Amino acid sequence: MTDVVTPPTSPVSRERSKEIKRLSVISTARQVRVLSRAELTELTGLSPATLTPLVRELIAEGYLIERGPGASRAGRPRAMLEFNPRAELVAAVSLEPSRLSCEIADSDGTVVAHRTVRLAGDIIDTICRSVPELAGDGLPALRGVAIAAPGVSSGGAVRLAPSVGLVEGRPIGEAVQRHLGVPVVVDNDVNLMAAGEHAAGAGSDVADLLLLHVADGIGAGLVLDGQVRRGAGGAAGEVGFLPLDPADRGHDGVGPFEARWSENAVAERVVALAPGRRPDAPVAALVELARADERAAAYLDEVLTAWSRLIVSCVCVIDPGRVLLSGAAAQLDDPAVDRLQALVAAAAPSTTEVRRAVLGDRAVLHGAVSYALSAAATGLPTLLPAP
Amino acid sequence: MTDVVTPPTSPVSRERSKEIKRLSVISTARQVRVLSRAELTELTGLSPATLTPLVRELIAEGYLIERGPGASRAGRPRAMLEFNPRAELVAAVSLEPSRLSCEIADSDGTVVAHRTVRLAGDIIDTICRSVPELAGDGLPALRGVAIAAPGVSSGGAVRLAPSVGLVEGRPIGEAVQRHLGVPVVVDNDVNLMAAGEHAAGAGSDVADLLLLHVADGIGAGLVLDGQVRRGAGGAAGEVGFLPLDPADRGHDGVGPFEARWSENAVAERVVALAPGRRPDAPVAALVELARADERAAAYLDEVLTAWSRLIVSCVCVIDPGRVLLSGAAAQLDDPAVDRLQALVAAAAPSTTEVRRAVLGDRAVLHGAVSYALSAAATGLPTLLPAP
DNA sequence: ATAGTTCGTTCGCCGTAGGAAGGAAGTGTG
DNA sequence: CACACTTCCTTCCTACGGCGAACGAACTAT
Repeated sequence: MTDVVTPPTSPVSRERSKEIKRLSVISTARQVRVLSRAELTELTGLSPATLTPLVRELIAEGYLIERGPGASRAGRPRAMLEFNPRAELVAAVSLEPSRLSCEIADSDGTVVAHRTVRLAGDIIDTICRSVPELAGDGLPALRGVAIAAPGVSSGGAVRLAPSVGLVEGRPIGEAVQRHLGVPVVVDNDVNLMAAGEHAAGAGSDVADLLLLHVADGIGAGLVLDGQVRRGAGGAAGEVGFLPLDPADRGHDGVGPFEARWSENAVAERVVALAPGRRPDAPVAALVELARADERAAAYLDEVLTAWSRLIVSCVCVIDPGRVLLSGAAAQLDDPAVDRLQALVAAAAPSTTEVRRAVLGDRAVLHGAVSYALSAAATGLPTLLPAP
Repeated sequence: MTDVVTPPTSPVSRERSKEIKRLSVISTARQVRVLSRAELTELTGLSPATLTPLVRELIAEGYLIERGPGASRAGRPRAMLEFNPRAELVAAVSLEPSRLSCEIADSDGTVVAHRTVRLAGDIIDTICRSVPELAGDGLPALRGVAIAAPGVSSGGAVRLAPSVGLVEGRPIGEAVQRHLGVPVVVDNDVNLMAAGEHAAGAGSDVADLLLLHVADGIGAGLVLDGQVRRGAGGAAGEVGFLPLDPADRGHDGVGPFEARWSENAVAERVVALAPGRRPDAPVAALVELARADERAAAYLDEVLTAWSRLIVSCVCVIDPGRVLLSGAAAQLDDPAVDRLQALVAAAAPSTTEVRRAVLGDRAVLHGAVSYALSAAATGLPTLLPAP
């Protein structure tokens, strides 16, 4: 079965159970933000007697801040506790072909510090220097590092290596983890976006979603049962390779589908329809054009139809229930999204909501926060989405 | 997501931690089969002092049987304990349109008793009567019931309702659970097969797999990270609906893909190629024909190509790493499987193994065992797939 | 004021995890 | 054959933590 062949430490040792309690309280407080001890007893199931010393400890460590008394209808008012997001910092590192952007955020996803560095010299060194510098005196509060590597559209972890040097997840992650002493997660940007939208965006109310990211290539990030799923070889979501048309042919690590329906491909057609410079937002431009130009409208419908078939394919396989449009696909206006939704509904075997993602550029950051926090909270009964 | 909004009991209460220890020992013993207390301390991390009374308890309950002393190079020989598979029985109920088959198995998947009943009267009553009768004096050892409902090929849980009466997961599962007092799981047969192959078949060495079941329709069962995934609406694996050819059209709850490439569709063509009675195993018949008949060989290749595009689609979305062929697809001979493997390798973005499933009819049973045992292990009341 | 209500803390019992020591049952060695 | 030596299992003991119960605190309602 699974590889839990050797659990070297007792499942119910003293330290372990203490840690479980701590994490249970912290994660509850993180969700509810401001609450009293009485609410904690309800939410965690721990007895008041157990909570008193634990809360005291957490206050001392800065996780919780004691606020004044709350309102009371009758009886002693509750002494309110506020979760301190600054008690947990997270670093999000984005690798790009020639540079590296690094952000320190608190557990709200609020950016505390950020910096962009040109890549020179060793990536690992650069990361291990930048993160502590940026974190400054907040370094002890650093709970995790998430490293986003590009390349969803270019065929998974394997093929992205050349673009940024050696980025085979494990080495870079392990090296940084050893240096900084906190959990490090390496993943591709689309997976992080999916995690971000799930944690704090258009998917915070569901346990399953698929984020469709259209850019130079087309990739998808998959959240099932509250977790990002990467598949056996980390190539889950490589939907640009879907063989939806026997005539389509991919080339050089570009999938057959994305060769025709990526942002690049659309941009070329848009330039043909409206000669001029390649627009920054080709899909937005196409939507605009389609209002007046009949040929543009027809092509827009082609694009929507193609994308809908892509979405339907994903729905047939994993039934995510909700699909988020990201990247160029998020440039669609409401009528276009509605049209897409209708096309999907007509062909999918189960009801599926199609929406735009809402976090935009901040999705990766929120995903990194979510990764790092859950990496820090290994082994606790994680209560995932907020209501 | 789930309704675990209010964990009413403490995460580390006394009973809970005791239960965790028990389960930890039991599941270790189930895997290793015969071991000593010393091995248990290593594997579970529990101290010898903790284990002594616990093991005594488990022996008294019949979970473990004390065997003679084992070999020893030096020192006191280990007193060997053998896991007793009969201590945990599981009922697997298969619903079919007009009948109901019921099997009692031990945790090895060895069938202890079985029976087939014609469906007359209330399904729930029938189940609640049959299971205890079959279990006999083993009833106290019953740890769970898994109910397999047909209908993967007919569009998920919703559409299978008419064929067997009311089978909307929840009612039937809850009712039986209330009557028998053990966890009950209801799922469709393909998901159970996937779980079975994962637990005891061609997928026991991997954490992710996709089982492709070709029958009247085409459906897939999905195991990701060791768990069967059903998707938000329980429609994951409805791959018969994949829009792989714009020209294909489904009808009446039959997907466009399966309308052309299911066992039925193949059977029709086989009859056309070799007039006569519809063969029991049309794919096997086609493979046989293809050895001599060129048109048959060409058609077989068409079928393999179509199936390979189906598999590639699934691989692009979830990258299972291993694909198991079940039902009619398992009738392929080695060269055909190799051909399929090659077609997949040529188009898939990640390496994928294509194999035949090995459990055949027993897959559902093993899946049921696996479900029921893990339902009992989590201590959760039930994990029901969404209706 | 007084009663009533709700919160938080302290106290103390009890159960249990795990260290330490000791008995049990073998193998090797003089 | 006695004696050390090794390994395994058990028993004893202690310290610690969970949680029930009693208590004090802080406020509202009458």
